[in-house]
Amino acid sequence: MSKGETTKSMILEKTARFLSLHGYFGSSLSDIMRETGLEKGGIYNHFASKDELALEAFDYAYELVQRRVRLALNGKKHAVERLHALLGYFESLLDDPLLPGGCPLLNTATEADDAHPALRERALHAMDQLRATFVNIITRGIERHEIRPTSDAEACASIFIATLEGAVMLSKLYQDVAHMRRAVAHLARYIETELRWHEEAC
Amino acid sequence: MSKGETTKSMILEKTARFLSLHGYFGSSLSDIMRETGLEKGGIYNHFASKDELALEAFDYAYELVQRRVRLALNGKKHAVERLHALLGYFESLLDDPLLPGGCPLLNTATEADDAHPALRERALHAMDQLRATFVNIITRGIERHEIRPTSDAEACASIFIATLEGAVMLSKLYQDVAHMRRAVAHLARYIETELRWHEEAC
Amino acid sequence: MSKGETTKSMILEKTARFLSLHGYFGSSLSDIMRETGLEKGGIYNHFASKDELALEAFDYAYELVQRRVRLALNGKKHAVERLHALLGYFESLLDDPLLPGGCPLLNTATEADDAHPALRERALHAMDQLRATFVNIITRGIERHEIRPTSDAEACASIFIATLEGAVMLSKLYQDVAHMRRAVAHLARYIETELRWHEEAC
Amino acid sequence: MSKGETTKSMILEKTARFLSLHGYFGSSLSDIMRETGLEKGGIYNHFASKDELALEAFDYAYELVQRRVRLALNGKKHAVERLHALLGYFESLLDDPLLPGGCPLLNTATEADDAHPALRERALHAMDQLRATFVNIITRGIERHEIRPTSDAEACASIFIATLEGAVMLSKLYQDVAHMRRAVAHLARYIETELRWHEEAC
DNA sequence: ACCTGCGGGACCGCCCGTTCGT
DNA sequence: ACGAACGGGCGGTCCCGCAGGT
Repeated sequence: MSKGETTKSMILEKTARFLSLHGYFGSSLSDIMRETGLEKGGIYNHFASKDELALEAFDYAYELVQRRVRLALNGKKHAVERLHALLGYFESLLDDPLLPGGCPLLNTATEADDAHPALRERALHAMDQLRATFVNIITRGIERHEIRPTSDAEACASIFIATLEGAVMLSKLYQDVAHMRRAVAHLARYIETELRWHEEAC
Repeated sequence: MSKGETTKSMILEKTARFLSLHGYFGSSLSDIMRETGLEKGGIYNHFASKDELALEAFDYAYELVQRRVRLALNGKKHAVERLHALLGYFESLLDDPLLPGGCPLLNTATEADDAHPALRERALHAMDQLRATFVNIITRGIERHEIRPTSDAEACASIFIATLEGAVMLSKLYQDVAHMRRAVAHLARYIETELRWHEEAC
Repeated sequence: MSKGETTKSMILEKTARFLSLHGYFGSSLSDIMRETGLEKGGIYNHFASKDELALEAFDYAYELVQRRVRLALNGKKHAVERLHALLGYFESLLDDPLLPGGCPLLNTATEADDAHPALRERALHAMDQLRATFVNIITRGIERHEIRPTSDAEACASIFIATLEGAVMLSKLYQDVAHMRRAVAHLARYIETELRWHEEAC
Repeated sequence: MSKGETTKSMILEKTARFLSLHGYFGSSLSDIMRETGLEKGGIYNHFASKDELALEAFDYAYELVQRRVRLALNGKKHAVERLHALLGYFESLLDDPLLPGGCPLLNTATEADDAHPALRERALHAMDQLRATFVNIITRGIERHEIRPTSDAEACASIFIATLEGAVMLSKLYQDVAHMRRAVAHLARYIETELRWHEEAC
């Protein structure tokens, strides 16, 4: 990796961190300068504008999410197991946060939905992928007789994501992991009682 | 109501509206001037600073929430009925939003948790009251044999709020009410299958 | 005295006090509001503008000076005695200041000479009167054979005022009365050795 | 000298000039922008705040004073000659002012003593050095039998500075150099009659 | 007659995001 | 990668009128 690329990565990492805490409108280039130790010119060498930087920083943050999600799913074959792994991903954020400011999808969606179309677009696309992950697991789980055939994959995805992202918000607001633990426990029970296919039940 | 008070209310209403869309850091005094039609001097007669204005605008917005919640609960006695009424409140936001930017608790909590202590404090306090509403309904429901005695009121409150606020975020992001409808349906089923006390079941 | 006049006097007194400490440009109407306990409208009832207020406040402050000077000179007939009385006036400012910010003539002259023509005019006029006081004492002292006929009244006035006002500045800056005491001692000696007429010396 | 340093010097020079006329509170950044021909951002690159700019501008102005004082003393060995040279410095201000607004020590001391602690500190320090200059000349003059051993160096310094700064004020206020000429003549005579050591007098 | 409080709008000191020459 | 300069926008304060109440 060339020196320029190293610097660019460093900027993105520091910026993603800072943005996760303060949001797009709450972060200034001076903040980024301080965080990165670079002068303005140094930053503008790599990014044409604050917007471009923020967009790429979101991509960077979402990359982190994807990587950890893939890691959590790695090796898990059974749909139920994979759903529990996704719960595990959210629970892991408590002990070992990817970013100090919480989930970049939630933060960006909430801040940008009405105020920053380009950023909203990015958040929407990322959320689509997260939803697709849930939907695919359930759909293929139904095909494989691991998930009850009556399950509504789209609806389940909405419920899972809503509950987990809402729990991220609560746990961050209260600085208390209990809210996330309860959400995870609730969904775990939901998986077992509502989604898991029991052969003998037929 | 004196002229000054009328103006102050108008400022708060317009500001709460605008803040709900753009957030604290995304809103400038110039925006507020444009929205209210007042000059800076006119605004600063009523509020000492942007912070004070934002804080009071949050209180105003939360007042709206409280009023609609109370309206939804009005006349409902049975705990199960009251829980359904709370779901109804969230569902009502879809057709007739209190504020165009969604739930002020979610927005403020997400933006302010790391970046604006005073605002975070307000959001936290409001969330506490919302949680207390759920907790009280369930606790008293248990006492009255309307809710199963094994229910964990605190945990239920977390789950309800997380799911509903998460659904607000999803529905706003996607501009699609389906996510909220699914969350509400899920929780309605949860109420009936997990919380409601069935006499004959004993 | 009517209520309005009482209020106007109170405003002038408080304003003269504050201006002596912070100067014209360093004082705002908000400061005056705080000091007087009145609203803006209340002040503007009596004074058409900040300028008019400041001008009248200077007059008020200069009145205080004049009154104390007259008191110091009161009953003193002999020119030498009167000159010592003027030194006494300046020395008295140390223990019992007319205004907390020092001599209004010095302060106003220094601040306004290039920046505020109307205020400079007032300071100049007041300084003229102070100079005239010195000049008259010496001139009449010469006539009465109390002061040496070779004395240059104008020059002496300049020297006395320069030394004493300079000493006010030093004593205020250092918060140390020694500078004024030295200036007074120096001038007292000057009076005795250079100005007093000794009959036998002829 | 780099471009930035050149600009910074230019800003300081223009600012010191303007401040000498209008004082700290009477000067706005817009004034400085006009004087320097720079935009706000251009000034803010070199100084973090108006305060910092004013402080450095005072230092710049005092530098000018020091330089001319040193020039006046240059080559003069005898204490009496050196004291006359200091009078000459003050007299030179009339024909060839360092700054249009008069003596920065007097101006700053008078404006800042109660209203701007940091600026007062600077003025106090500069005044200390000026006093030290007088005190040292007299003290060493006594050692070298150039000044009468009974002279009080501290007291003389107070008297010289008070008289001269007071004369600066009068000459500025009246736009008339006579006041300064009288003060200088008075002090010149004082030097000869009270301070100079006459060998034969012993 | 006197004072309050509201509102205006220009201006304050400061910081923003951006460009560009080095 | 820096740092000088830009120019406009930031939150906030200024001085000032004027309507309204006592």
